Amino acid sequence: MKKELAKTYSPKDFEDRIYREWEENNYFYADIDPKKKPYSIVMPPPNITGQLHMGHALDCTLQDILIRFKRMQGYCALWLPGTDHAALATEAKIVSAMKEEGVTKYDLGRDGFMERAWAWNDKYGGRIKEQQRKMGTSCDWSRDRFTMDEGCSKAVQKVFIDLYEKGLIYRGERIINWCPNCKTSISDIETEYEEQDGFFWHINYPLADGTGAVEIATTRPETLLGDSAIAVHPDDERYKDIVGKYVKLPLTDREIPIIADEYVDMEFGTGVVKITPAHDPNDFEVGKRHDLPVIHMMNDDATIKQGVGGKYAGMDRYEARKAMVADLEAAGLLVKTEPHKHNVGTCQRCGTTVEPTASLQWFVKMKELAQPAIDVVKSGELRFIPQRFENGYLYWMENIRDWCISRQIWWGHRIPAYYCQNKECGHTEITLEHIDKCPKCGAAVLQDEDTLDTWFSSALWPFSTLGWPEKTADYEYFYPTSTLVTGYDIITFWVSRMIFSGLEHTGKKPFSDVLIHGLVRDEQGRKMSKSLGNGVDPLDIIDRFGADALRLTLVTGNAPGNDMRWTETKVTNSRNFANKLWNASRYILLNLPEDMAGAKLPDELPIEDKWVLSLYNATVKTVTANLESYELGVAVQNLCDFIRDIYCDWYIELTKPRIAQGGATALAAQNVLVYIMQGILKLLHPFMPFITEEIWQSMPTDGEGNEKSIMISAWPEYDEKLNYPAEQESFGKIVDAIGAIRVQRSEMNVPPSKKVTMLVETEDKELFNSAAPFFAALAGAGEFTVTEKAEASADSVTVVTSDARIFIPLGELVDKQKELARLEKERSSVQKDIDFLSAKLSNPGFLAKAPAAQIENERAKLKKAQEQMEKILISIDKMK
RNA sequence: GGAAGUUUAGCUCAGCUGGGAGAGCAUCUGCCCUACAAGCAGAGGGUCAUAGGUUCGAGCCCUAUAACUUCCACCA
Repeated sequence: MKKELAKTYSPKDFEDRIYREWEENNYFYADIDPKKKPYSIVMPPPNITGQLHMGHALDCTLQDILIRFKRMQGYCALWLPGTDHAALATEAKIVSAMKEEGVTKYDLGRDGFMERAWAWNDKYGGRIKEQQRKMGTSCDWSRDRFTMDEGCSKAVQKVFIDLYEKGLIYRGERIINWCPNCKTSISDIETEYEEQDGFFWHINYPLADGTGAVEIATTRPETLLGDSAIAVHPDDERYKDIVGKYVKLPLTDREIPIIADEYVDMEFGTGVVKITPAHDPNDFEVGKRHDLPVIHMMNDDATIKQGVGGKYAGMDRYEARKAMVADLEAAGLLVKTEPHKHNVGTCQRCGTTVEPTASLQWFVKMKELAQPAIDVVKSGELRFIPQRFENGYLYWMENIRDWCISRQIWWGHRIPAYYCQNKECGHTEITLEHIDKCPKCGAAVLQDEDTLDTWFSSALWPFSTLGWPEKTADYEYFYPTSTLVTGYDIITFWVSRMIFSGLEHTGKKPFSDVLIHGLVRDEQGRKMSKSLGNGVDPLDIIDRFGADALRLTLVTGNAPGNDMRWTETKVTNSRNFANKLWNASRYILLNLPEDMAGAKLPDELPIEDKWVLSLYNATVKTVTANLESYELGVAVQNLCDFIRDIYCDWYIELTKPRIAQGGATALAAQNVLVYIMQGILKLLHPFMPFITEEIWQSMPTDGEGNEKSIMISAWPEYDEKLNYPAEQESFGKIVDAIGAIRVQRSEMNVPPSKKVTMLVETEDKELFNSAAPFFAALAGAGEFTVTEKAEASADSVTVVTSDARIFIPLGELVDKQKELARLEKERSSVQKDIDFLSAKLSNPGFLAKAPAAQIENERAKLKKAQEQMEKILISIDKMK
C-alpha cells in the first residue's frame, strides 16, 4: 500500500513515526551473517547523564551516514551504542545535587552513596539515548552497553589483574596532579594549563654558619614549608664553595642542606632552587637522587598541614602565601618581588588550580604498551583520516609517561586490590573475587578505597562491548571494528588508549580507520561552551527544521578534521533543499500513470533521457567513491548538485512538454523520472534518512520486497550500460544553447512568458529539430525553424554557440548599436580564448612534455573557439 | 620552547593525484511559468595571504615571511 505524500514538507509530521517503524521492524539489528562481510562502529559513549550537544550531533551524523551506506551496500553493519559512567563528572553532579539537601557523601558512607548514585543514574541517565533517536541514529539498541554494566566491569577487572600480573601496573609514590576541590588525583591530560600573572619572589635563605645568605627565587613561597634542600648546578662557580653547607629555612627552625644537581639551570633566576620534593615533579626526582625527605605540607583541601605548618597551619595555600610573604618581608629576608607570567595547571573538570603532590597511587607502566601502538600506526596498518593527526598521536606515544589511574572518588570501578592489615605480612592481593581474609596469613584485609580513571574503562570499549574476555559470537565476527569516528579533542584521552589496550589485550588493533572530525563552532568561530552560553541546541534545531536539515547542515562542506561554523542560514538552506526534493517527488507523483509499478527503462530512449541517465550514473560513481574515502562532505555536495542543477532544474522541466504530449515519450519520461528519483533517494538516504524514507514509501515500487523501507534497499551501482558519452555531449549543446538564449532574453528584458520566433542555423539539424519542444518550453521559442543556412533580418539578436547561430527577431526591442557592441564584446572575449589556447599550443615545451590527451583537449577547445569566432564575425558583418 | 592547521568572491566554505577559479548566502535585474516564493531565470563580484623557487604549466609541490587558530611541553 503506497503512502500519500503530504502537500507540504513538514518533517515533524513523520520523523518520529518513521523512527518508530524502523525500530519496530528491527532494521537496526545487526544479524550476524557469515555470508556477509562485517562492518562495525562502536559509538563514542556519551556521558550517561549528559545532554545531546552539537558535537554529539556531528559525531552521530557522520557515523550514521557510514553505517547506513555500508548496510545498503550489503555489509552486515553493526553500530554499537552505549554510555559512559564519566566518573568524576557524574560524581560531581551527584554531590552537588546532594549538597542542596545538605547531605555530603561522607554522611552517607560509601555504600549509601553508591546506592544513591545508581538511583540518580536511573532517574537522569539515558535521556541522551532518546535524543539520539531524534537524530535518526540507526544504531543497534539491542546491544546497548554501559561502562559500568556487568560485562564491561568484568573486562575492566580482568585487564587490571592481567596488567598487574605482567608487572605493567604498580602502586607507588609519585607526583600526581591533585585537585583540592574534587579531592582526587587526576592524570596529566586531565590537567589544563593556563597562563596566569604571578610573581617571582626573591628570598634570602641565611647560611646556617652565619656567613651570609643564599638568594633563591620562587613563584610559590608557601611551599617553603616543604623544602628539604636548596640546589645549585655542580659547575656553577658562584656557589661552588657553599655546596654541602646548610641554610636556615626561613620562618621555621629547620636547617636544610645545599646540594648540587644538574637539573638546576644556571642561567635562570639566581641559579639557586629550593627543592620541595612533595610538591614539584622535578624536585621529587632531585629528592630521590639525593635521598631527601618528602615533606608533605598540605592537606587534601590545600590547607597547610598541622605540624609542619607552624603558625600557618590550617590556612588556605593562598592565604598562607600572603602571610608568609609579609612575614619574610618583616624579617628582612624578602629581597624583591618581580611580576612573572607562568603557566598554572588547572583541573579540566572544575578549573581549580591543581596541586602537584607526592602521593601513593596506582600507575600503568606505559613504555612497553606504547611501542606496538606506535608501530601499528607507523606501518599504516591503522590509519588516521586525515593523516596529519598521526603526528600528534605519535609524539604523545613516543614521549609517554606513566598513567595515574587511581581516583579518590567512589563512582566508578573499584580497584581490586586488598591490603593485609597484619603489618608483619603486608601482603597485597589483586583478585577478581571479593575477599575478607589475607590468603597468605589469614588476617583481615581492606580493599583499596580508590576507583579507576574513567578512561581506563573507555579504553576497552571496542572489545569490552563485544563480550571480551569471552569469545562471543559478536566478538569473533565484529572485532576488530572497522571505523572509529571521533573529534580530534579526544585522540590522546581515548583513541590512543584504545589502541594500546586493544593491541595488548586482544592482540589486534581495535579498529582500522580513525575518522577524525573537528569542532562545531559558533557563528563567530568560538567554541560552543556553557559559560559563554553560545551553544546551539540540536533538539531545538530538529524541532524547528527537522533532523534531516540538521544532518545535512552538519555534513555539508565538512572536511575531515576541520572545524566548522554553525550558522542558522546553513540550516535554512538545508531545509530548503529538503523542501525542493519533496516537491520534486510531488511533481513526479502527480504525473504518473495510475497503474505504474516500478520503474522500467524502455529499450529505446530519447537523447535527453540518455543525457540525464549518463549524468546520474556518473553521480552514483562519485558519491560512492567519496563515501568510501570518507569525503562525506564532497559526496553530499556532488549529490545535491546533481539533484538540484541537473535533475530538478533541467530534467524535470524537460519532461513537462513530453508529459503534456502523452504517449510513448511521456511514458519513457515517467519511467526515467521514477528510476532516477529512486536512485537519488537511495544515495541521499544515509545523509537524510527520514525524508528519503517518507518519499520512498510513496513511490511506485518494483515489487522486489524492498519497498517496505529504503533502509534495507540496495545501494545503486555504477552501470556501464547507462553511460552515454555521445548523447551526454550532444544534448549538452542544447542545454548550452537554451542557457545562452535565456541570457539574451534576460538582458533584453524580454519577459519569459513572451514567445519569440527563433531561427537556428546549424549543421546538426536533426539534434536541434528534435529539441524543438524544449526550446519552446524552456527558452520561450514560438516559431522555431532549423536550417543549414539562414539569412537573418537586421532586427535580430544573434545567439552564438560553437554549434549554432540562433537568430531571434525582436523588432523594435533590438537596439542595433547595443547589439553590435555586445557582439564586439563577445568577439574580444572569444579572441582572448583563442590567443591563450594558440599560445599554449605553439609552446614547444608544452607540446613536448604535456600528456597527449591534454594536448588533444586543448586543440579541441581551440577548434571550438575558432568555430564560434567565425560565426560571431559573420554576425557582426551582417549587422553592419 | 616544539608541532600542526588556516589564509580562495562582501560572508561561510568546497576545490580529490598540478592542465584556463567553484557553491551557498548576501547584492542587483526580471519573473506568482499548475512540483517548489522554503521558488524560477539571469547578472555582477577573486593579483587563490606575501616573496622567491621547481615545472611546458602552480590555488595545488618546495623554501622563507606574516597574520590568525589549535595542540603538546613547561625552568624554580
